[in-house]
Amino acid sequence: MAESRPQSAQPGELPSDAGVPKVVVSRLSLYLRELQRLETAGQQTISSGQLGTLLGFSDAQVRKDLGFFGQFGYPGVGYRCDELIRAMRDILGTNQAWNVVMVGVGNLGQALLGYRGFGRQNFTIVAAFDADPAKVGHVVQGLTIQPLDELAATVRERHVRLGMIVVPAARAQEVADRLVAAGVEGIVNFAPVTLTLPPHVQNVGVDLAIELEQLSFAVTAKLAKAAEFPPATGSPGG
Amino acid sequence: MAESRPQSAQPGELPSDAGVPKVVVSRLSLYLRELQRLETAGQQTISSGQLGTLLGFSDAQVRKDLGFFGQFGYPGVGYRCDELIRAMRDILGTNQAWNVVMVGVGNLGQALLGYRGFGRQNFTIVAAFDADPAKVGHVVQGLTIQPLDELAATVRERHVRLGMIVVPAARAQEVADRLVAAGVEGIVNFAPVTLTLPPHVQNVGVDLAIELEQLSFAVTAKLAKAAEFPPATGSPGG
DNA sequence: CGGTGTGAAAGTTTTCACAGCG
DNA sequence: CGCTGTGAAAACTTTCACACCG
Repeated sequence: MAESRPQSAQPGELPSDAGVPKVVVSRLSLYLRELQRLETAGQQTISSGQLGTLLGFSDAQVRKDLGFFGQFGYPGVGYRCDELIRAMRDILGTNQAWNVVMVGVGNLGQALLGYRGFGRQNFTIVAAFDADPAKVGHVVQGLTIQPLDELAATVRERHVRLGMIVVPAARAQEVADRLVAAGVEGIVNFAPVTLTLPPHVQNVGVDLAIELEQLSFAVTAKLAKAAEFPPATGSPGG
Repeated sequence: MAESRPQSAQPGELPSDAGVPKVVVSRLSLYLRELQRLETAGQQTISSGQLGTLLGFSDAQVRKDLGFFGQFGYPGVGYRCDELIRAMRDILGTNQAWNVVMVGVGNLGQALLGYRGFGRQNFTIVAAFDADPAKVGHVVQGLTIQPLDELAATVRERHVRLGMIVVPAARAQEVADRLVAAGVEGIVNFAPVTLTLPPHVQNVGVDLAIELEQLSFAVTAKLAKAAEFPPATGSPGG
């Protein structure tokens, strides 16, 4: 074991988890994803500058972000990929296993049940529910679809802490209410509505149409800008 | 027609599209989504305070965000839903139709092909591609899966400006390169990797595992915070 | 009144720049 | 050297507060 390990970074004694900006946490996930790729590719260490370049951030930003959680680097060397991955997973919580329930087993729900990427980060979908009696009892990706009545019991018995909502917009809020009542602590919502939740329940929304909308804005804005500052016609001088 | 329409907000003469913060644009999409829901529910006007409350923002923030693009409100009244929807769609670019291509027709790709939410915002997936010869020629959601060789020609012929990458991580960069070469201006990437793209191509990444990771952090941090400031034991005094 | 639009203040995040370390 | 960790400065975003409008 690395006895000269820099200080901190053990779970449970991270410096004040309080008040870390959300945007920092979202970059942390990107750092982790990249680090895992690099480690698989056999890279042992990486500097803040290299990591930043790969993701489009500055070296200072990478260091500041990590600085919220402790000291992980070796001056003159950089960060050891394996150590940093472990530390980041401790911070993000993915060194422990998370059981997840899914509500809504339509097209998208079925696709998500088959997605292998969740497991790699220690998330397991342990049960799937649907309000449609015609779907209940069918087996999808190894899970038997259950009726919503069984939600609370399953959440309790399987120690489920997170839920995914994959139902139509009109049903999303009532499903969210049931997940909250069942004791879930966080929700990923794929329905295109804003949920009203008690403050102790975390939530992340994923709206696929909005992602495209953001792109259409960016593409349009780019064009508008280009028209505003037209590039010189003809070949640029040496 | 509303002849007393406040100024501005006509497409093509929006005040300096330059330098609108990304976070503002992402809230714009949320405003629009909520406005469309309200209009469907029959609501004619809404104030910045009401809209903000529904989404968890302050009234001032709503007004400042809109202020980047023009003046849309009526003092003492608020905003007219229909007008504001039209203005926001002009800004975001979704009053015009967008043709989109999808590359990668696995579980997730097929689910996305069937997703009705895109159409509602004026996005149409006009073609789907897959590298697997066994899939080429099959019809999914009314589209015949094409080989990647045909990508460039289809993009040109169908005036496609946006692409969706729904292939495994290992293939994402090469697919991105082909989309760029074909002339696409923006990419939504569902593969869990950061793409390297020329600066004139916009891109948005959607990583489903990362969304869960953000939740697991939030849930864990909440707990850590609660331990740091334990709530008083026993019943709170009247 | 009730509500917008907007400067100015407060707060937050990013970048700079450099001491210190192996 | 090369690179981290971190205060201090700069840039940016949010909130405040109020003139003005119908």
